[in-house]
Amino acid sequence: MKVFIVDDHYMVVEGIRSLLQNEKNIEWLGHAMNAASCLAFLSQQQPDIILMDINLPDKSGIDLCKEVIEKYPSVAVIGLSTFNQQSFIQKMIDNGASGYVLKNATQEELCEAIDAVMAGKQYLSHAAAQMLRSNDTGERPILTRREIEVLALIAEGMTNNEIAQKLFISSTTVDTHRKNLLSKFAARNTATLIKMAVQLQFV
Amino acid sequence: MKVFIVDDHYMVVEGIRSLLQNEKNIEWLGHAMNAASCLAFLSQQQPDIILMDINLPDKSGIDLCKEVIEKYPSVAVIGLSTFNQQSFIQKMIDNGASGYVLKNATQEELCEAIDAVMAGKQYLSHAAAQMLRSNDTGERPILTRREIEVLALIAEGMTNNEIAQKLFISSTTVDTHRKNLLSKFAARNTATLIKMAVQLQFV
DNA sequence: TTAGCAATCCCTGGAAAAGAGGATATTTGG
DNA sequence: CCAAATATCCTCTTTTCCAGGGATTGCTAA
Repeated sequence: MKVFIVDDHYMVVEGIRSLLQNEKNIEWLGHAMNAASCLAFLSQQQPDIILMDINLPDKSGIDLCKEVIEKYPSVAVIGLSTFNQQSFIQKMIDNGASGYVLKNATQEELCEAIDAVMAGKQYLSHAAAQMLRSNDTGERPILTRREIEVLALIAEGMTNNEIAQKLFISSTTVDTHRKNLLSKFAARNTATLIKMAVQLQFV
Repeated sequence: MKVFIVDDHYMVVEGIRSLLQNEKNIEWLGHAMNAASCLAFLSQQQPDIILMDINLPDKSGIDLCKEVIEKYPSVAVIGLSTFNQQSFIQKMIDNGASGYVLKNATQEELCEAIDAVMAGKQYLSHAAAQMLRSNDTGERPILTRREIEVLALIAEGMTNNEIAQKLFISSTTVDTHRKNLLSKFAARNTATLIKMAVQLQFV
């Protein structure tokens, strides 16, 4: 089985390499530190499995996953991430990933995941699976591009009018985005909105 | 040099072990997955250097760092994290850490950090150092007890009137505290205030 | 002991945001 | 293609916030 990894954290790459190097039936094809070089690699050769971090410098792993699977349907993607944030896991699976492993997985878990995926099954880390079952909180609301933009400017301390000028839209539009943000975050006002946004790393 | 690592991500532990195993003058003492087992280990033997993640399941690495250095002053701590959030880095350094390395550091960087720290110097990852320099206003304003109380309630989304009722003070007093907070944080409005408060871990 | 700060209280007026409606293009996905 | 999502724009009322002031008490550190 040819395995390739996309992660911008050198230590994680080394960690996985070290975990997999003893496995006889696994061939290590190398790694990429970002989405661009991953795609460049894939145009040359295709692994059986890509272990893919969700956070990449140039593109989210969620988007990259989709792109890769569209172009190379024979490649299976296993999502990798530090946190088990339910919305990410769900989006990754929605975009065609065959599995999801948290970075605190053990060697056994990782090998199990690879075996399962190669056998055509779907694999979810124990914690990840639990997350998906308990559809409870911890969810990041799904924001549109514009909303993220507006949110960032609100956090910068700009008023609706200032944001409107900056984005070349009407201040009432900004206000609408603001209301939608409040509603998506279930926040009463700007204070809670920004608190949650920072905590969920939108800002 | 005896090196120990505290990180709940197996892959990171393996990665660092793999990066350091070729270094002749480094003795690998093992690892802990949480703060509790780290402290248990330290009661038995003390490494020269602890590589410590800032996100641990039972306690933040920032707090653990402080505790470890108080109890075992001979031990040097190097902070480890995925993101370069200046507030975390600053807190880690404030709590006595000798260095800070991002998880996308190369083998060279890591060894450089260990060498520097053993030589009694402070080491900051390039990106981390840049963060601290750029954000020279990274200092936490000094708040009074009451201000911290009010700040927390503002972050909860409460209005001046609600806070006044909760704290049994007049709403105009709350407003004064609020104004002092804005001034201490040099924030234009609630949005920036709360953003900074969360980033600087007041909330 | 005196200066400084924390915490409390008070006022006014204007700016901004929240809340509640509704409306219309333009993408985008199935 | 059509429905849904997204982005845009509008009015009106109420509430909250922001920016100026000024003032009293009590504690503490120089």
